[in-house]
Amino acid sequence: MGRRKVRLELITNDSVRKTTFRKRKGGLLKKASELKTLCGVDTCAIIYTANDAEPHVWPSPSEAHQVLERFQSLPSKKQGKHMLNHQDYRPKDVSMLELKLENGMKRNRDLEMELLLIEHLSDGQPQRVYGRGGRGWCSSG
Amino acid sequence: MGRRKVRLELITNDSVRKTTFRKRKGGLLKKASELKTLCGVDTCAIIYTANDAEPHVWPSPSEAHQVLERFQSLPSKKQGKHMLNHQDYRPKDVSMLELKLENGMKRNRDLEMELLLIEHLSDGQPQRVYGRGGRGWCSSG
DNA sequence: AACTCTATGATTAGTCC
DNA sequence: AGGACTAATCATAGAGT
Repeated sequence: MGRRKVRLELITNDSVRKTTFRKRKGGLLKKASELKTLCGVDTCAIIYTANDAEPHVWPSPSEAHQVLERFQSLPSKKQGKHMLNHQDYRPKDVSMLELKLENGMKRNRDLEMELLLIEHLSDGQPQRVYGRGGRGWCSSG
Repeated sequence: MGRRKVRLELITNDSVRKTTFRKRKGGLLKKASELKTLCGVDTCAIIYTANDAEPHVWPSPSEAHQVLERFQSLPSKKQGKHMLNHQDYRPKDVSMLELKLENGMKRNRDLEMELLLIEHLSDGQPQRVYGRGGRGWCSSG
């Protein structure tokens, strides 16, 4: 997409690969941003890199929080109703893009995420969402 | 980016918005695919839409599984060592892109994901990963 | 609604700093 | 290493089917 046609294969040179990674990471975020604006979907992205101790949170940690808290503020019954009732669907309902990019270290933090992912891939049914042990919302304290 | 310059605002027309969503979703996947290939990061994407009952899993459910199972196959101690030992870092270590796009319904499935997300945003420290109650790897049965 | 086509704006590879 | 620049490739808005 630049001065030369893309060769779709692993970039072996370390610095080049890292530069490409940084550039394209930014491009992906921009695309996500545009999708959010154009299509009216609530979007947040979290990007882990080997370079930074803190994850990059986009658009911002507080905005990401807002997206999440919106779920919390809904009573469970209403949430349950929504997931069964297609009639309730409206174009501007909450949508969410979550982008997680992990490069190298810090993967341990994502193990739980991946555990859940396995379950998503396995059944794909909207069951067992609130069950599975009382983790609760504030178990992190 | 097409025949006319992008107006960065919500597309009010329903069919246009939906078309744009579909097109750009594809674009995002392609970008993710290229990032995977060029930068050697293991990548998977899961996309929920209001149209399809099943999520679109990319590159494929089985490949996504492989990425996840790689974590499972590592002994916990080694995982723990990796997360503390920067010396162990290598460019080709497992990296993962997870892209979740939810449009409209089916959000209940992502509540747990978001629970975790909150914790990620709150502390960002690689602590408490295996603790926090014995959920275990196979609690989904 | 979901394809193709393609003009045109957006992204980015290589380069310089 | 990370920004700025710019040539060149890529993505996609709009139109047509």
